[in-house]
Amino acid sequence: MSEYTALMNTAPSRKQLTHDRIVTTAAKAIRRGGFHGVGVADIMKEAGLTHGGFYAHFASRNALLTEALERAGQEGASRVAKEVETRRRQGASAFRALVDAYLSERHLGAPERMCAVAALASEIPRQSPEVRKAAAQRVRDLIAMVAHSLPADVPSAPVIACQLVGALQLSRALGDNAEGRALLTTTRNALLAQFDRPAP
Amino acid sequence: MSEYTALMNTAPSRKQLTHDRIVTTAAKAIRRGGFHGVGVADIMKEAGLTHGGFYAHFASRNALLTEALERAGQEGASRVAKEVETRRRQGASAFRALVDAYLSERHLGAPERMCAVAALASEIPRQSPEVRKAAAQRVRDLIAMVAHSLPADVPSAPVIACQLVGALQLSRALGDNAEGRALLTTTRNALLAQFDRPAP
DNA sequence: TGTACATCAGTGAACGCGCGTTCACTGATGTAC
DNA sequence: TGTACATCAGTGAACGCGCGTTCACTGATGTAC
Repeated sequence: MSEYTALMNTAPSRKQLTHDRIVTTAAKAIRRGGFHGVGVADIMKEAGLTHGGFYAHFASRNALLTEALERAGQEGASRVAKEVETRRRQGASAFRALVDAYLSERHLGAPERMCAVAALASEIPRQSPEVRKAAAQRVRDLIAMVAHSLPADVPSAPVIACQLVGALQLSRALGDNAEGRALLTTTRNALLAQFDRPAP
Repeated sequence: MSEYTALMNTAPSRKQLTHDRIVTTAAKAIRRGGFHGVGVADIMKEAGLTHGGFYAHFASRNALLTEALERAGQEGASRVAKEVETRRRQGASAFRALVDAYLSERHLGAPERMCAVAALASEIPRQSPEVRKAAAQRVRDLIAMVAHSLPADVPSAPVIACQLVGALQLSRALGDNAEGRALLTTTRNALLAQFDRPAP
């Protein structure tokens, strides 16, 4: 690290980079396997390390889960935002872009890259207070994102947020098959038919 | 057991009664603690037994989870149906009765007595094929129950079912506190304002 | 510039504990005669 | 009706394994002089 970057605090240390890599790995893993599907040794191995070094980075497994959930929330939100942006550039309304991006078949089959709330919702009440606090913030962020896309004459953002999360979860519960995809499509079309207004 | 009841097959054996008690206990436990929150020894103890006898009743822990989910689904559904019935007798429309019963504060804080789908949704994709199969059936049953309560001019039952499940999950994710209850109330009122029609 | 020392990130063996599963045994209930 | 035996539900100790956590150590990087 050069003297300049050290002074300016711009270059993360080797340890910070490793820490970051562990968190990123865990952020994917919790969305794929749930909070219980994430083991310390697994995560370290997947991050290219041995499990012994874990406690130089985190006070406990729970501390990792908390950081991982925060990261998963940010990462999922920015991924959805990116897909919304693509659809907006193709001329979709803000609302249609959001609904199409969130309730896409891609989202259905790739929980580890998408919305953390949808991937973990029913496990949240059983987590530690720290994790629950981070989760509550992700829920607020999700509602805020929905609010940002709503036309004026559409019901409140919380209602649509519940609709989006519920549709994804029930579809996934049915499975990544014809039946699950049908539910996803049905709910997406119903939402758009009800609330999407052509731009004036 | 008398010869008569034995022939008529009306009285369950002592073993069947015990089996039933274990399943009932587990059906509550999975909704309270999730699939991972349920241990063989815990369940047996809660059912008043020792863990050694477990494998005389079930081939594996997974077999118990499957039976428990089926039971939890039936039990939750009948509990909701009962609360719907109470509200109907007080003059509520079928739709209002369903929404009020499902999105009640009581339901928010008592997952172990209520809808299994809402309590477990995001864990379902990570379970064994047998459990997932049982879960898919519970989702279909939930949608059917909603369909049964819908007035003619309301959007499709799957959409409302997603809404109900999503609202409960996000509320629980926020916590059994003012914020969670506020989300529950908001979504309940929005649904009723949009879709409840006074009886003709 | 080179040498000696200190710091630090990561390694890998070991620990303790919980949990799913097995099994020999017990005490109660049912059956044959 | 009573006795001997068989069946069966449930007991409790033991097992093997995985997982979170600890710790003494190593090899690389940085620092003092």
